[in-house]
Amino acid sequence: MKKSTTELKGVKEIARRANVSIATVDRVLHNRPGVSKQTKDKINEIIIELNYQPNLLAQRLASRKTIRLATLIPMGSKETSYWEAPLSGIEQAEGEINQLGIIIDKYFYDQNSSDSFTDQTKIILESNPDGVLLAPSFVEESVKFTNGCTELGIPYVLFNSDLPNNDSLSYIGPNLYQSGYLAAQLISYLISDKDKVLIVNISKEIDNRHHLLKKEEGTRAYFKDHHKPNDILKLDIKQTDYKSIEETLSETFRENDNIKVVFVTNSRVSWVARYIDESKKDVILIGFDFLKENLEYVNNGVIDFLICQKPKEQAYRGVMSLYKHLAFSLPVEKVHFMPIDIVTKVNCPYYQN
Amino acid sequence: MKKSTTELKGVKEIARRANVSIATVDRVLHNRPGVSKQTKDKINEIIIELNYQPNLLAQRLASRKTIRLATLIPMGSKETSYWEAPLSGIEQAEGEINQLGIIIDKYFYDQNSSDSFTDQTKIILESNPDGVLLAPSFVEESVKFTNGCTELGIPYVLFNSDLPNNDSLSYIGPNLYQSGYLAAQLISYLISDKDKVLIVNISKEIDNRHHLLKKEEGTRAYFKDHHKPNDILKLDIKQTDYKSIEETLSETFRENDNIKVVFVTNSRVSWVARYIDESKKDVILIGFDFLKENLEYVNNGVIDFLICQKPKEQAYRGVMSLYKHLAFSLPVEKVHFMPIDIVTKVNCPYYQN
DNA sequence: CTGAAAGCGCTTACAG
DNA sequence: CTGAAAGCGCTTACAG
Repeated sequence: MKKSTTELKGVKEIARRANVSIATVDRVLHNRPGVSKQTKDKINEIIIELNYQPNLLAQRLASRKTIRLATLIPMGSKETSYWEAPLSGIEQAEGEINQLGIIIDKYFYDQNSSDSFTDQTKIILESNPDGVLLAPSFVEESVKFTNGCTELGIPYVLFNSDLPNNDSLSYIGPNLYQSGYLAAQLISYLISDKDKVLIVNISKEIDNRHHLLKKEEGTRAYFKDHHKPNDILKLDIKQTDYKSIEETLSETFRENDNIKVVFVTNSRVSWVARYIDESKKDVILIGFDFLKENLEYVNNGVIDFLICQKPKEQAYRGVMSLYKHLAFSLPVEKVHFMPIDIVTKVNCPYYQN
Repeated sequence: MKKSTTELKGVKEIARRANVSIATVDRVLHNRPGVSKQTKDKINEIIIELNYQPNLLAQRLASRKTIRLATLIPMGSKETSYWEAPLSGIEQAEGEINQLGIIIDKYFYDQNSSDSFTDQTKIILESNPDGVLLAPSFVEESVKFTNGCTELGIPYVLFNSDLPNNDSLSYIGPNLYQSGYLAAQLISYLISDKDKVLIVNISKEIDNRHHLLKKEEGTRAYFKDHHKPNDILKLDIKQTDYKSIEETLSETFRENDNIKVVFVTNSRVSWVARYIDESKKDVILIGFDFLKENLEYVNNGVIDFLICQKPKEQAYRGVMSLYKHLAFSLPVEKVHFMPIDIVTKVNCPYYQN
């Protein structure tokens, strides 16, 4: 079969069939005003008939737009090296997409200062980025920020911890409740009915704590669901220097016997480990996060289990989903719970953070 | 400071500075012949000075080339639904990159027929794709195939199981030895010294078995490393119908008492579960893979632990690393071991395959 | 409401 | 050995 005209592709072919210019096709394609209903309908018909799919490469190239993303995470601190991992995840994603017209501006806040957080959010909103990746810490301030994003029509992705009823493009991170539940399951394998469990929440900022409480909730739920009779004690430590931690723990151990398991609800477990190591207590210790300081204690057997959730990958995925959304309008899953990994002395060398 | 000429970008700016045409710049950029040493040197100097980074979007668009990938995995079978997951991973990747000039041709082989495997590999080599994703089953035939790829200069990625000394672009999948080791650790929590452990390898094709043997090795290593005195029995089942499996197991249980743990080294664990369920044996059962048929037995408590390694994600990552390598010359990690996930009745609802 | 033309930053024949 | 020109499939002023 002979073709009367050489076959054109894309907008040109649509234009030819509709007897209009490609500019008009472009207008219809992007729902821009200034096209009569009649031609619009005709063009739309052809678009459907041809099952037209735009060439994203050409689209990005011609539009001359670079996509600007902003990321906001805690800055590294002497208290924990945790945030190095997400940062390296962001940088990895950056390396993969910076040749594709994506720019990433990285902002950092002090986890102990809600003011520093608010300051950064203001700077970000003023810079009007195309998308935001946020590791929220201060609930109220974070909500204010994400509301600001929504008003400006800036899509944002949350990772590491979630925020109450928000309209984020996606949440990527642990199911906090579930990780507490899992910790409880581990614990239940290892204790008998009369042993006591001590839950330790360590955090200076009250606001960081809803995070920790979710885990605690999960833990308690497991014991309840499985009718475990064990006593569950709980400690809220707001002074995060070692001295305070030591004192609080000493007191607790003095006043309670039969504490068989200590479950620290965040990555600060290494400080409790130090106490347990120095005081030579015989307890099972469970905590969170694959940090250098924690791994030492895993290796010498003071920490028995570390619950981890690939912080680097979380951030990497966060950037990539913004990229996919903004550059290609690809659908993004609303929630991506990271797997809950259990690291022990045995599988520790093989864990990839 | 005033610029005498308006600032140009990319090849144009290089051409201007070198006083040549952009065609010549292009030749140097791609190391094509037909440029005098002198101009070549000058241009290279400028490239370095400008730290020129090509616009990948424009590159792909102008080259008019589509990248063709071929994937080769087992076809779905009535024996196991396992391979649906990798396929859906491939399809997900396809959805994300098919607008970017990537085409994926999917090939399938019958896991019980090395001939079907060889046939498909021939077809693939003849089609001369730009990259190959392979889930190898038959070692010898697979090696022949990957050698063919290497000869033709086709990069290939292996996933699900590795091949001995190969030059693949990347391997993505479990550390088989390590997952056997982990299973042993689980087991050791749950048994006492006099209990026996039964390892069951189920596979029709001998060649599939090096896969299973690696896991067995890991398991034995753990018991050795930790000086466990337990008896470890082993069963190689080559007839994969239920009748044969039932008979073999019955016999083994008749001849041995104190079998406390049964460890099935692949996803066929549901058949053993059926036997254990029907015969009402009181043993701990451990196996592999998040399959519908296995999950039933996890939920009714017959299977205690399932070791999983995200088969969908493996395949997705495999395609994406080929894409990144071919489209953007991005570096690809030579080995990506998937995390070894432990699924129990408790965390099962939260596991994402 | 519509179209002609230039341009995004490259690659690819083709001509000399 | 080198360059002028067309083109990849879009978007974007600008003119009418």
